Amino acid sequence: MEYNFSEIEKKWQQQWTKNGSYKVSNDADKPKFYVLDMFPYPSGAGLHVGHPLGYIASDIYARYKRLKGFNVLHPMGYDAFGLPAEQYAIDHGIHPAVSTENNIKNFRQQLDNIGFCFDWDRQVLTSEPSYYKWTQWIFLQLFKGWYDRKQNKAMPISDLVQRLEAEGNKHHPCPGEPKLRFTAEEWKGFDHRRQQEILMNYRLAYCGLGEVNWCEALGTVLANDEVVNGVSERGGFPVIKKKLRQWYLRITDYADRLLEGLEKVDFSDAMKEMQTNWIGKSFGAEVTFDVHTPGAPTTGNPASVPGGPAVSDSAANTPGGPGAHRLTVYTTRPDTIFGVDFMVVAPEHELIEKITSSEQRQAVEEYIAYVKSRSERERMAEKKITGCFTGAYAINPFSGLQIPIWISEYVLAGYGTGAIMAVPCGDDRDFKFAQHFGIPITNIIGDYYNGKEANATKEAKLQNSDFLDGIVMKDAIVIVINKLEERGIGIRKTNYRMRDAAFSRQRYWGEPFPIVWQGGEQSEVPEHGGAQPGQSSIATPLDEKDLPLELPHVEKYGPGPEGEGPLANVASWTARHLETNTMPGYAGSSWYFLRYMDPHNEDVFCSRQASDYWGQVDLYIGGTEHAVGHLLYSRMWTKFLYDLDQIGHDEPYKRLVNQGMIQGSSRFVYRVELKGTQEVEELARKTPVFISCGLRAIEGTPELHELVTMAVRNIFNNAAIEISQIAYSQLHVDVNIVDGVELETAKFKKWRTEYNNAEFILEEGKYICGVEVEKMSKSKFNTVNPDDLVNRYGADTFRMYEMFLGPVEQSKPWDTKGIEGVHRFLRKLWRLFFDETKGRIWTTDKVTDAEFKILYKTIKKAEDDTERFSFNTGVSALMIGVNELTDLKCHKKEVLEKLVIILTPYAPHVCEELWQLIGNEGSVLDAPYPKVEEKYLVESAKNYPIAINGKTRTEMNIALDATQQQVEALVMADEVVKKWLEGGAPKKIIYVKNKMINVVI
RNA sequence: ACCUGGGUGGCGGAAUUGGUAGACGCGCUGGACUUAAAAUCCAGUUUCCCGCAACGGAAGUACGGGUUCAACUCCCGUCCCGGGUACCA
Repeated sequence: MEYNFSEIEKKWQQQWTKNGSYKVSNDADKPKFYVLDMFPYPSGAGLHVGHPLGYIASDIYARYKRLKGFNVLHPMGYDAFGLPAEQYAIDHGIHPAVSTENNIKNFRQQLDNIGFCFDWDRQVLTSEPSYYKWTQWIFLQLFKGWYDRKQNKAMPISDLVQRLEAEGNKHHPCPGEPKLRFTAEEWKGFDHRRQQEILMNYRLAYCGLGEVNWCEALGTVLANDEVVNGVSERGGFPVIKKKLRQWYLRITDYADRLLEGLEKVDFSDAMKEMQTNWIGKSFGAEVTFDVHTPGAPTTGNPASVPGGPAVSDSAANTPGGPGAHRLTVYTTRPDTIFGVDFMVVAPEHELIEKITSSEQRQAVEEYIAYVKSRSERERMAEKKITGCFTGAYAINPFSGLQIPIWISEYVLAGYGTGAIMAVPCGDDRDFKFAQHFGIPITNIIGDYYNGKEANATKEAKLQNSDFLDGIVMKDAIVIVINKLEERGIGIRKTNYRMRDAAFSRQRYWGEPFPIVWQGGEQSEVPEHGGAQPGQSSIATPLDEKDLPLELPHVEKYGPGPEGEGPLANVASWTARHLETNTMPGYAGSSWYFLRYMDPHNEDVFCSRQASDYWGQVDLYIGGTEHAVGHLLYSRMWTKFLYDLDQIGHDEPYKRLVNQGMIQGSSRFVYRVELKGTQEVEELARKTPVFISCGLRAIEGTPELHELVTMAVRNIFNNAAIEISQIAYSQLHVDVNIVDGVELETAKFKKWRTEYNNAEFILEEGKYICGVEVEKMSKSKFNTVNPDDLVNRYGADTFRMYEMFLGPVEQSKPWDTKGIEGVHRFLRKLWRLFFDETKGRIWTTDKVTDAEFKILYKTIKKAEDDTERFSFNTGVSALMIGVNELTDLKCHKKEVLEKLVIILTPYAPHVCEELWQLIGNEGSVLDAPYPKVEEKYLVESAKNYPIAINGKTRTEMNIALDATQQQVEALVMADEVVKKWLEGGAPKKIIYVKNKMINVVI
C-alpha cells in the first residue's frame, strides 16, 4: 500500500466540501478565535509560490486552534478594485469587471488545490455592489461626522451645527482652517453656501485641493511609481504637479489615538516603530521671523513688531507695507535659536517669489525649475546637496542678526510649515548644507561640537546664546517657548508628520462616491488655488436608502476633460452632478474584516451581535509592505465605527504577524553582441550567441576576445572571422527551463522563436546562468507556480515545504530543490503504518517508555513551535520524531494516532486518511489535541559540555541535582581538564545547572 | 536621504532567556540492495593543520572595535541586501 497523495487529497477535499467541514457558525459554546489573512488583489498573473506563504501559516494556526477546541473563523476574499485591472482594460479593451472575475476564478482554483480551511460562504469581494454599498455607507458617516476634541471622539455633524448655532466656534476651532473664528450670530448670518464651506473643514471626509502628478500627454494622473526621472514611465512624457480637487480623510484627528492604541495590540516592535514614526508626533514651536530683502523697504527693528495676529507667513495681512514679509518655521529645538545660521524653505513655498532679491531671481527660478523636473522619490533619495540663496534675510528675533534664506529640496512643503531654521552645529543635514555652501557655522554647544560633524545633543550647556548661556539645552526649550509666546512671535506646537489621507482617485475601477454636487458644476476648479474648491457647488450626500450607488458601465477608461476620472465622460453620471472621482484601493480593505463576520447582512454592514461575538481579529497575517498604509487606515475606520457605537472594540487586530516575502531567484543568460565586419554582425543577428556566466567574468580581457573569436569561428565554421569589439547583454531567462544554474539549452531554444538556432559558448560542457535574488514577478521570469508543485508532490508536501523553507517572518529566495526532502518525510510517515509489500503494519501493541518519550518530546516541541509561529522548526521536530520512531521500528497505534493529530494542521489530507485507516470515527479535523505526559520526559542527568576558558573541550554526564561542590570535584577529576590545568588550580569554575560548565584558568 | 528588517557551511536554515555554533532538510561523496533503474537504507560532509588512525590543534556566524568566565545573541562604528516613504496592492 503506497502513499498515493493525489488520490487522497482529491478524495478528502471533495469530502470536506460535501460535509461542509469548514462552515463556521456565529454561535457556538466553544471560545471564538478569528484568524485573518490580508486578502489578495486578484492579479492576472495568478498565484505564485510567494502568495500562499502567509495563507499556509494562518491555515496551520487556524486548524491548530480548532484541534484545541476553538470556534475558528478563517475567511478569505478579494480586494478586487485597483489600478492594474484598469490599466489592463486600457491596454486590452477588456472590462475590469470581466478580467477581475476571470482572475478570481483562477485564484480560487489555485487556492483550492492547496487545501485551505477557508469558509468560502463568507467570501467578500470589494467590487461587489452588495459589499461597496457599505463602504459607501461608512464613507457617508465619515462625511457626516466631525471630530470633537473635547470628547476625543467622532460625532455627527448635526451635533456640531447645534453648537455653532449656540456658541459659535470658540470651543471647537476648525481643523481645516485653524484661524477661523466666528460667533453664534456670525454663524447664523452666513448663507447656506458659506456654512457648508465651513462645515467641510470640519468633516472627517472632506474635499480640498491636492497636488497630483499630472501628465498632459497621457491626459492622466500618475502614481509616484509611474514617474521616473520626472517623466512618465509609460511613454516618457513630461509630468508636472497639478492641483486637483480631492477627497481626504481627516486621519490626523485620530493621530493620538492611533499612537495610544499601539500600546494595547500585539504587533512587532518594528511595526509599532514604523507606525509611530509615520505618525511622527513631535513637540516644539512655531517661530515667526521677519524677512528683509535688501533693496526693498523693511519693517525696521524687529522688536517693534506689533502684536497683531501671532503667526502668519503671508504678507497679505501683515502691517508694514510692501516688502514686509514674515517666515514661519516649525522647530523641535527652539533652544538652538542662537545657533541659527541660515533658513531653508521648500522650493514650493509661496513666500519665495515675494522675497527673492532681483540679483538672485534668475538663480532661484532656475533652481525651482530643476526641482520641478525631479520626482518626489528622487528628491528624497538624493545624496547630493543642492540649494539656492534667495537674496533675502530673516531677522533673528532675539539677536537681531540677519540670517540668509535659502531654498533646498531637502525641505518638504508638506511637513510643518515648509520652512526650517537651520542649526548646523546641531543637525547633520544642516551641517552638510552649510559646509557645502560655505555658510559660517556658529557653535552654541562648546566642546560638544568638534567642527567635523554636527551633534544633536540636548545635554550641552548653551554658549553664544545670550540669555540662555549656561543653561542645559533640554531645559532651555521651554524657556524659549515661553519667551516666544510672551513676545507674540511664536507658539508652542505639537506637530505630526502624517498628513490627511488622500481618498480620491481620478480612476474608474473603484467605489463611486455617494455624493452629488448641487448648485453648480463640480468641475470648476479655481485657477489660483482659492481656499475652497468648486466654490459654486455644494457636496451633498446621497440618501442612505439609495445605496449602493453602482459604478456605471463604461466603454472607455480615459480621463475626463479636466483630468477627472473616466466617470466624467458618462453623460448620465454628469447629468446627475455625481462626483466623478472614485475611492482609492484601500477603501474596501479598511473594514472587510468586519464584513466576514456577517457577510450576507443586507440591513447593516455587520450586525452588532456578530461583531460582538467575533470581536477583534485574534491573529492577522500579512506583509510588512502594508505597515503604514492599510494598517493605519483600517485602524482609523475601526476607531471611527467604535465612536459611532457601531462596534464594541476600537482596535481591529489583537495580534499581527508579518510574513516575509518570498523572493524570486532570477536566472540570466548573456547574449554576445559582436562588432566586426557587416557579415559577422549579420550572422550574429540571425544566430544569437550566448556565453556562459563564468566566462563572461573575464570581460574586456584579451583572453575573452580570443575565446569568443575562436568560438564564433567555430560556430560559423569560418576561420576568417575577425571581431573588433565584444559586448554582451544580460537577459532574464525563465527559471523553469534552468536546472539549478545550468541552462537546459534545448528548452531554451524552444522558449522563444528568435532563439531557435541559438549557439552557446559553454564552460566545462555546461551553460551556467547568472543568478540574482529579486522580487518575484512575471516580467523577470522568476515566478514559480504552486500548481505544478502540488501536482507533482501533493498539497501536503507543498504546504509543509513552504513552512520548512525558513521562518515565516523572514524574506527568503525560493528554491524548489528541497521539496523532495519533505515529500520523503511524508512517505516515511506513511511507512510507519503501511508497507509496500506487507500492507498494514501498524499494531495495537503496548507502547514502551522510550517510544512514549519520543512521542511526547515531539508533541511538546511541535506544539510549542506552532504556538510561536516557528513552523519551520515545527516541521523539523516532526521529522525528527518520525526518524526516531522509524529507528525503533515503532508501528503502534497509540503513538501513531497522536502523531497524526499534531501533524494535521500541517498536512491535513494525509492525516485524515491515516486517521480513518487506523480505525477512528469522525474527522481528524476535530480530534482532541493530545496532552504532553511530562512523566516520560523527566531526566535525571545531563551530558554537560565542559569548557576551558569558554571553549568546549569535553563532555561529562552529571546528575541534574548535583551541587556546585560535587560538580567541581567531578570536573577536577576529569582527564581532559587535568591536561589543560597542567597541575595548576583553576581560577574559577562556573556551573550553570542544565546548561554548561566553564573552567577558568 | 529617512524609517524598518536582515547578513551563520556548497544551499534553505537551527541555536526560544548571553551558555556545546551548524539541529532538520537539500546537494555532494562513498557504500548496500537490484540484471538495471527508481525507491529505500547505511556512512561521511564548516575550513585549515598534524597524523596510519583514534585522540588532537587552530580559525570560524558580513567587517572593525568593545563588554563578559562565556557573544550568532549585548554595546559602538562600517559595508552590503530586502521592504516602505503617502496614487502599486
